[in-house]
Amino acid sequence: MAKLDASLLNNLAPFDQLDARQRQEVLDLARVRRIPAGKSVFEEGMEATHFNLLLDGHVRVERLNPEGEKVISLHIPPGQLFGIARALGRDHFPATALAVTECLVLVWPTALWDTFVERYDGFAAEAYKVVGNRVSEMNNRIMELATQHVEQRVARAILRLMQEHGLANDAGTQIAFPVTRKVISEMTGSTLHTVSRLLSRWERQKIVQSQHRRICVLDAVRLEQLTHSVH
Amino acid sequence: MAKLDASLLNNLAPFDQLDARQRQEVLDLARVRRIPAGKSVFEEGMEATHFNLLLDGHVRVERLNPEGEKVISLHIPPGQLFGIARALGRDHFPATALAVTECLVLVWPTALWDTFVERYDGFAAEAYKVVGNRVSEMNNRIMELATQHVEQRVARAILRLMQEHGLANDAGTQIAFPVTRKVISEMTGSTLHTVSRLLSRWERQKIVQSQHRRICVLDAVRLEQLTHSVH
DNA sequence: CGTGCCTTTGAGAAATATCAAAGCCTGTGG
DNA sequence: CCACAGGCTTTGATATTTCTCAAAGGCACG
Repeated sequence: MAKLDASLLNNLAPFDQLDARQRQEVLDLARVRRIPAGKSVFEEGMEATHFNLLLDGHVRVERLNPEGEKVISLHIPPGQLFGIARALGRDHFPATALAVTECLVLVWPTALWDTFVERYDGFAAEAYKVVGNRVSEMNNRIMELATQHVEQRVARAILRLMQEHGLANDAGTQIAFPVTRKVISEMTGSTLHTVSRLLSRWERQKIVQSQHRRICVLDAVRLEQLTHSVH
Repeated sequence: MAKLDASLLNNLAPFDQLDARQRQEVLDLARVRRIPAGKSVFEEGMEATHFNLLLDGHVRVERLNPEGEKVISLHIPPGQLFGIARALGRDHFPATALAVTECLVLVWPTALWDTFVERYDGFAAEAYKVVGNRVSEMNNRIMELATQHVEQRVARAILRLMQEHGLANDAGTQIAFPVTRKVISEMTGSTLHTVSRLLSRWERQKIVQSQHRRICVLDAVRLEQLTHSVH
């Protein structure tokens, strides 16, 4: 395998405070994996032998309930650490990570976690910030599921995808990877039929535009308004 | 204030691996707070100037959504660390902690967090285990809210209260603090009316017994069955 | 011993799922 | 280059769950 170039780690928060030598060190300890779209990076229940950083692509984190229904926890944008079970004192992955587009992932053995925390300034802080953010997102998710209607949850889910994974174009902001009605229903605890009806309505109202797995938000302000309940 | 006795820390996971001298050290740095039932230990949004350990009593963690609806995140049993925003790189509390019975709480300034992590073996591991467990519970919560019906969620909520806060008696297992229909509805994203109807039915079926804020589980096995969807 | 929660229950409304069916893209293999 | 299979989407009709509204009775604490 060709030696990786330290510039790969530029602008990545966990290694922000490292100098070039340290970055090379970190990279020399890493392995790069290319994951084709649709394949998993790791699966729920697997032993967490490695931790990961997403260099490129988009990863979907999902779990199955005992009845086999899928629930999508979150989507990870490029540049983030993920599968860091170790930061939570876990030795098995609590969820499955799926490459939703082709992905490039840096991978280190979990055994190096403590070394990284100790040796590299800012690494631990960034890792716990990621955990903190995820916890906070989960909390919000719980609040939404507990108190809001499907329409509001779907609007919020699409807004989040837009904010985290959006590509601005002339007409609006397009979500960077294919998203089906089914996926949105699994993100919101709903059904693909209800999501389809909502999107059809919003399309008529020129709030979003979508064709075959591509969703583009035309009017984020109105979508944001839809996330608030009217009562 | 009288000097605290080091035996207070016996059998508390975060300080399990400490010797008597270290325990005294830890206690000398602590303050004890007594919180009357119904008062808050800290409030959502407050700066996290301290972290806490619940010596005695039961704490309810809750948030308000923008519409002012309450959502109960979890209940904390005696012996656990809580309000450890620092472990997640947060400097403000993400939720309110309410004493649901009279509570005794050990309190340390957040500034000591790093010292504890560094100096006391097992403290960091225990702290991150607590975080890991909470994250895992939150994940389960999300799955339930997304895929299960109210009946199943309520059954699960009561089972959890029983497991974490139950006092076995001759007839069954009683939840150690008062719980109203409203509280259960706020734990499950439901309404007090629906919860009342469910509990009435279960009372007729001899699965639970309840009178005025006291709930006692008579048949945990049947309650467990109710958490599974029938399809 | 009354006032303020707490609980129960009914009736009707609303949100959302389920069932059903048809049409539509798109990538693939011949 | 075309046709087709398989997944994706739409929409209607109906069923179900759960909430909302309403009212009355009960318990406990001050």
